[in-house]
Amino acid sequence: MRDAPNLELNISAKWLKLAEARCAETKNRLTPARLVAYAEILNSGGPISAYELIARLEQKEQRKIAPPTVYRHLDFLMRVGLVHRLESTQSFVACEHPGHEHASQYLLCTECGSADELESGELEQLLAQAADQHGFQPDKSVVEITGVCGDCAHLESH
Amino acid sequence: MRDAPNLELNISAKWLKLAEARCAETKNRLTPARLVAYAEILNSGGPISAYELIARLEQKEQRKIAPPTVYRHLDFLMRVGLVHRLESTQSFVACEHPGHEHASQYLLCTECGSADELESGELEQLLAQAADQHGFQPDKSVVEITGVCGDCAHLESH
DNA sequence: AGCGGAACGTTATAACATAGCGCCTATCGA
DNA sequence: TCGATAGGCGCTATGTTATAACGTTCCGCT
Repeated sequence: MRDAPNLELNISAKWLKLAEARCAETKNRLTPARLVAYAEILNSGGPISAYELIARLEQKEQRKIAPPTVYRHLDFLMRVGLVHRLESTQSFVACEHPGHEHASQYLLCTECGSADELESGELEQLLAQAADQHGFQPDKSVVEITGVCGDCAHLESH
Repeated sequence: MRDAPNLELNISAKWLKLAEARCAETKNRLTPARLVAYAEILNSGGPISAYELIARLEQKEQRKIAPPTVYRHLDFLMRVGLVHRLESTQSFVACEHPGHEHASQYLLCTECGSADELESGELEQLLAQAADQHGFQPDKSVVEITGVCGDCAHLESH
């Protein structure tokens, strides 16, 4: 990876430091390709499908990128907790609250496609409790509420 | 649909009556094809992928069935509340508690593939509340906890 | 320098899902 | 009873999402 063009790596210091911290914590290498993928997800400004991400990266880097490459980067970013997968829409979104493990909790608007991340400890606790009551050992929890966000509801009613 | 072979329609009276009731309530027609699909999902004994379902139906009816046909049946069964889609695993499962609208809440075991449906009003309420606090109008909620079920955890520890 | 494991690239293919069209049939009002 | 019509169904084709499998390169370590 003897590339020059980190020139255009458009990522704020805040997220960059967070990414570095998460990778250090989890003993994972933050390679240029992984960082570029993460930056692109951040810059997409919302959920993005794997193939959209491929298209953007190809555009940016002016070369072909095969699906497995990007899926590996996505798997990595999810592993270290920088990205969540939205199961309801088969898409990926940058975690807004990295730095600690937590269930994925989202409000997904069907109108504008926005994904608002919740951070309810109460909800998380209730999930853990429910699992425990059934003798279930939870690994990963997903909460996705699909509907219409406040902004869109407002627009619709003129 | 001038078919004879309802002969082998393997569905218990309980579920059949439920299906009829749900369709009547929602003014939808419970056609033979839809009922056969529902029966097959019930008989599969757990979550089943759309293409597995196609294979089973083809086997059963000894004819080709194209994906759109089965997806339409699945959409119908979800619409009337007899089947849920498991987003985390892209599969479909018969609802264990039909008869009333409710969020889809599941414990998904990665070992045995079982899908245990929860029925927590508390959880449902918390979801509604969270949405409301954000001015969000929920349409459909999904809760999926992935992990290892009690039985499998037991087996693993000998 | 040489080893071993992680990361990466590539080809091919699997798995999941829908668009769009035409036909058939149950249902309902005239 | 007849005709209109809307829903259900089958089919072809294609779009979308994801992974298998293999070889090469990079990097840290001894």
